[in-house]
Amino acid sequence: MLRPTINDLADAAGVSLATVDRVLNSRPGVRQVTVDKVNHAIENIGFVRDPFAANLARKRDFKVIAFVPKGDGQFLTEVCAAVEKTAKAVRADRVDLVLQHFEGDDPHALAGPLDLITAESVDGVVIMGLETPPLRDAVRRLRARGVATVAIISDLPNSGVDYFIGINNLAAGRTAGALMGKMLPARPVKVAVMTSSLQAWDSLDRRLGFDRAIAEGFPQIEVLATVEGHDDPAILEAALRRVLAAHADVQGVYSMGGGNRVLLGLLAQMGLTGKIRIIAHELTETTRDGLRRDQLDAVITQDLGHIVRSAIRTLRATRDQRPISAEQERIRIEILVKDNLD
Amino acid sequence: MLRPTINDLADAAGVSLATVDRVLNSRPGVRQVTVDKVNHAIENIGFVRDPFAANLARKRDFKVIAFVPKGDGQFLTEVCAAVEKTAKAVRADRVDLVLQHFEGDDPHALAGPLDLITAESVDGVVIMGLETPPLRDAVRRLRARGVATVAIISDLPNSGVDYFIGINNLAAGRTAGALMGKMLPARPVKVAVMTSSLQAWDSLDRRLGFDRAIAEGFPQIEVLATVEGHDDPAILEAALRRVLAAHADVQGVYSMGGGNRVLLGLLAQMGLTGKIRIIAHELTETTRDGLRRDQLDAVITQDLGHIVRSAIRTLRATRDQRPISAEQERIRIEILVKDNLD
DNA sequence: GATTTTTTGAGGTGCGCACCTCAAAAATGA
DNA sequence: TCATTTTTGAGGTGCGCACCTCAAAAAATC
Repeated sequence: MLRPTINDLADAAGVSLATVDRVLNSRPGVRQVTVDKVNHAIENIGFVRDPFAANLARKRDFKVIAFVPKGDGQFLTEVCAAVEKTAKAVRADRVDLVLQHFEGDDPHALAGPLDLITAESVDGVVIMGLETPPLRDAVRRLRARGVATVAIISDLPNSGVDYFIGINNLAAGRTAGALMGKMLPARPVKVAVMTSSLQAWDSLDRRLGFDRAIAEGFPQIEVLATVEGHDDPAILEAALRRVLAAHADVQGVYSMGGGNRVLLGLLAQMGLTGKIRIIAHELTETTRDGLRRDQLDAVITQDLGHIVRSAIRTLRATRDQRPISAEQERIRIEILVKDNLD
Repeated sequence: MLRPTINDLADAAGVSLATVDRVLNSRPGVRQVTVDKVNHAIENIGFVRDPFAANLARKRDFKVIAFVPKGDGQFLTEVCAAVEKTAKAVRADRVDLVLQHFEGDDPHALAGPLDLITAESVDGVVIMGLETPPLRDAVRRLRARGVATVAIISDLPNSGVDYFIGINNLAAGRTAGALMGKMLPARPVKVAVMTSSLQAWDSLDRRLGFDRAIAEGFPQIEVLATVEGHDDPAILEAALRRVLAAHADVQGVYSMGGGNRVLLGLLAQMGLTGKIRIIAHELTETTRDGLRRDQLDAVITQDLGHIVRSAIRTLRATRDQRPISAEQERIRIEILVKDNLD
């Protein structure tokens, strides 16, 4: 018997096929004793249900909604592209993945759509969002209704999501710090740190990790206060100019969030390209170009395609009550330089 | 009609179900005109066959044999572990993956087993091996018999394998070179390069890429001749000692192949740990420990689990005549430092 | 013990497809 | 033209499972 079927399971458990079905699909009206009998038999004969056949018989596509905030940042664009690309690819696997936008600034904007989702119409939800009390409560209600939910990119730790798929941003910051330290000369120099907004996408964690790595491994380096752009290129540029003017020996810049176009433009304008070590986050058009043109030393990134695929696999495994291959679903903190770009 | 089935396809093409089946599974006895009719209908209604249902109906597991050379190197051990781990994981997906060893030194050792493989018994073959004329011919015969074949880790460019799954070692060498250059001070220093054997696993490509990156970006760095260990720890250690003694200003070591344990041991013994930048290849017990203990600055590696899974997906897609998602199957050149290790 | 309620069994259908058989139709050759 | 070969159609079965119905058995209640 190469692979036991539900028939073998019924025999082994000494019950009928109907009862096996009731237990496997947690339908009501089965005594606990019988449930246990079946579960023991599952262990004994090593039964694993064939998810292919199960989904075929269910004759229902696996429906997933991915919520991504609106916005014109390059990173968000990349995320949407990854979702849409994945949506096409997984259609053949009976997965119906749809992308839905929401107003990222409004803490309530996501709660509304989430409350409309029922377990009957949707199998799983993917959320990229920052945790706010309204969102947290909406996610809790969603999960209470039996809809599997995963957070991507940024965790929603108090919302009770089933899983978080993304990188540890503290470790990402540490990684950037370690790289920066190794690339700078072994004498007292300064490093500037910038982001489009400190609230954005775990810049705080990244900063913390960066500082720790520098403090532990490269105490001679002084890390300056974070320059914030508040999503305004002009403000960011002015602030950067101020910092560079105030500190003559800035030898490195750590860009934790957006604003890379502004940064690279400014440095080029000041004739500093190639003279200052730059580490940025996320692979976008700008950072990719920056690496290619040697304007950027390294980019810390995460594989968005992998994240979306992983989210879907995880949701599916959750619904089918199957184990998750932690190995495969681990999102790596990738370091990109010019030469391992593609 | 959410998802056209073969019935819809038969209607659309104006042929019977049996004919659709003949075309889809490329059975003989169908006129070209009819084949075209069906193919056009496939385009028109956007038919995609359900691989789940197909495999269910075939009621045959997808059988794959992975050939990995014998040897006690840590890297080979990691490869085998990845294969075996994946084998367990994909069993639920009706994939029967078996690992088979062969004598890596004997160019004929792999040809024999390969010649025994028929398309009836095996769906796909994964080969990790160095191309030799006997192997090349055996792979060609294998493919002529209709068995899908992919090379992993190291390409078999003249063997006509369906795909190569692994990294570009020239680019990997370049990556190491760029990193090394960025980490070394901007003054004339020397870098030693070592490997267990230059024939092994594309050390030549790595060396070439490393040299180019250094020459292009860091001309002040002198890269010394490759130290070869010939798979003998004693020889390697002696050679390393000689190089370090002959050149006082060696500030970096690039380890392209095995022998990392010897290297790290020697440097520790000479009190050089932390004073010399070290870049090694492949994540093994030794390199992982080396990173953790700050004995190693960076490790260039490839995700072996991803490679094996990718190989299986690729073989499957080949057999089912489905397109391959280049994005997902691309193996990245990963840069690991202490902080993005796990 | 009789009645109600809960639990279990037997059986069937269909998901989308592969694979098989046999007969009918069409194309080909003489 | 007829015989032969090639091509096509009609129909069935089963893969492993979900889901449904109805009746029978067992347990719980009175």
